[in-house]
Amino acid sequence: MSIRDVSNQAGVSPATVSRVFNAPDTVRPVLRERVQAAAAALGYRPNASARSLRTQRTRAIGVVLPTLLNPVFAECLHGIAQAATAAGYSIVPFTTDYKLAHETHAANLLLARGVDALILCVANAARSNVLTRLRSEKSPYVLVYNRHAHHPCVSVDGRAAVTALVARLHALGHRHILMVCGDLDTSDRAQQRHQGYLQGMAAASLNPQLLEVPFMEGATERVAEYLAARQVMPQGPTAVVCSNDLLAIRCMRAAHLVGLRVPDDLSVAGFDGIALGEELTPALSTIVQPSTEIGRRSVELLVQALAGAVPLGPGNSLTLDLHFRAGESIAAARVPFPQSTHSLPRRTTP
Amino acid sequence: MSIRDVSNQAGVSPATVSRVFNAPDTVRPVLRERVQAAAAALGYRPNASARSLRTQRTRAIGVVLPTLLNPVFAECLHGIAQAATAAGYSIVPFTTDYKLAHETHAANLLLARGVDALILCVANAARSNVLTRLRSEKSPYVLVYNRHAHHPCVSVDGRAAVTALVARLHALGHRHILMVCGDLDTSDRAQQRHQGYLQGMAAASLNPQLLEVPFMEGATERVAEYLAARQVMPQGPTAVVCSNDLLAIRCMRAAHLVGLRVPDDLSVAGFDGIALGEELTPALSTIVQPSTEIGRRSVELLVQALAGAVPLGPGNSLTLDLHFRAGESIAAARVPFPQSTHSLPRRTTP
DNA sequence: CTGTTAGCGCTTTCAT
DNA sequence: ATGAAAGCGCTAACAG
Repeated sequence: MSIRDVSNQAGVSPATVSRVFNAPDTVRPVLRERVQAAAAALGYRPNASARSLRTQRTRAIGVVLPTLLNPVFAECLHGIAQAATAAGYSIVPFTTDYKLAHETHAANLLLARGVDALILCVANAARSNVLTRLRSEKSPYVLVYNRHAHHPCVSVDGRAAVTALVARLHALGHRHILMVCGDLDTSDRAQQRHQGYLQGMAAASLNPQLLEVPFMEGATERVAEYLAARQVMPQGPTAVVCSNDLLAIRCMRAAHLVGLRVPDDLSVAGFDGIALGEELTPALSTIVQPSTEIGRRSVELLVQALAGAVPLGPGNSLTLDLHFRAGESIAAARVPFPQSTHSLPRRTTP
Repeated sequence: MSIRDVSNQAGVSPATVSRVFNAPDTVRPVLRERVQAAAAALGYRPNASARSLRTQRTRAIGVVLPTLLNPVFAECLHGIAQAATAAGYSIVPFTTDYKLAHETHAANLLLARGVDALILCVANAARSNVLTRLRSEKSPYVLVYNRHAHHPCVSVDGRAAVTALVARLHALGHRHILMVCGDLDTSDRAQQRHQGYLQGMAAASLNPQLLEVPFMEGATERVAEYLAARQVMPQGPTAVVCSNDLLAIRCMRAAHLVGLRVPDDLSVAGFDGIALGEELTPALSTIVQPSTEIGRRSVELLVQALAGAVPLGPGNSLTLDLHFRAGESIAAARVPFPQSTHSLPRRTTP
């Protein structure tokens, strides 16, 4: 079932059939309809491989993300898928599980597949050999979430947002603010958020404190231990800033496990704004990044570049807006040494 | 940069280069190494489109799922991605957003792309015209989650599991058990779970009650209204069975909004076993289906069939095991007219 | 506006 | 074990 069969059936040349599919207006209506009828009758569908071989374009975009088990990336992929479909592209996703080796491997497979462009989120944009390879091979690519001056990125200013968050907590009376991060080595985003935290703490003249935990498992236990050990001490944290929402949810769980109420005894803030955060009780207070839009915009950048054949550069980077979602997991700090326990009303940040 | 360049560089014929990549053992070691060196030096990578055109195989699997915003499907896609990568396949996912038209569209695009096989979750396996098309085109495909005698499926027996769940709630003293479902029209799984619920209620001689809500948005408000209206009535539900975990989480939220405590005042059970359920407080009690494995097994089925060129049939369907995860969102029913409010200890089902 | 022709890069008989 | 040659299905000059 090839273009030949259709051209025979319609009594035209293969070229005409091709035109009907690729530039219908260049074909006389009579013939066009004859061809369309023939194609429909035969159930003809152009062969994508042949077309790609000929045109050197696959209309496919490769996607490399750490994992789909974190809703942030699932939401991003959702945006990517939407925009790609709208633009007539399909996507080929690969997942790295935060392993550097997988990053390289995935990119290789994708290039071998001949995708037209790549969207990726790497562990560390500064040290990624994948990116240098892509650049040297002149494959169009754009980073999502990662933020780096030398690469085209669609990202947010997480650093500044966390600094502002710390200020907000400080204003609520918190003096012992802990930061809980996943493995900093595998996420330059977490590093940047941590930088923001440090800056915020410095600005408030507070002592920073970092708890780095295994991100995907064991986090809850680690945090619970930490909190249990410190909850009796005066310098025990009254608030915790998490490098992402999944971690924040685990911190809330950990607090519960050691008998701390959120937000009465401990305020918990997240980062990401995953949809589920709003459904929780208490609803998660978090910095919301527009994951779906990040995905969508990255596709649009690529599609534009592909259309114009203009290579993408760092100059095309986009910084999208972030906002704080109040939720119910943050409250004013209790007075240091309360007369009666649970004296303050539990209320959400205004 | 083609096979020709490599063959020239290595001083052999293109055929030999091809053999080095596809059947290395049929080439004399000396030549093989010469070719490999040349390929490496030139950074040669075989062109997938050309290869596919020639072999009529793309080593790509199309995937059609309702959405990635429900972690169930994200987990499933995770399993699919893993298994596909392991088997040397890439995947091309499309999302339908529970729209029937998108199902057809996605399948069309995928077939046009020339994927070797399809994995899909459709709204209703019984009435899907997509499936009949696939069958008539002899494209290998397998359904995930859907369960139907005429198609190859990787699924679980949700019906039986929900029946058992109702029995469990009944044993805990619950007499007013509500079922909350998303739109039944767009999910034959929800329908089957509802069937299981009806059967369980009948077996316990209880009155079934169904609340069908918009799945993706507004669910919480709908449920809250419902609960608020009935919480004063003696036949108000003391337990609610949800057709999926996302809905269960929203029911917990709704309960909280109308002043009901979970599980003290209201037991809530889910279905799916999304990872996040365990992190909540109270931890979600739910029927766990092995989503990742569902994805993995569906790929394995396909890859096997592709390797042996044996067409897949309904006979290859797999029913995977389900289990109940206790969590903390279910408790024994309070006595109908308690002397003092909150009299029973809040404890989890054993 | 339409047809003829060449060739994208690869695999695979078929000879040798 | 290796090479020569044909062709997968399509598009894009080019000619008419």
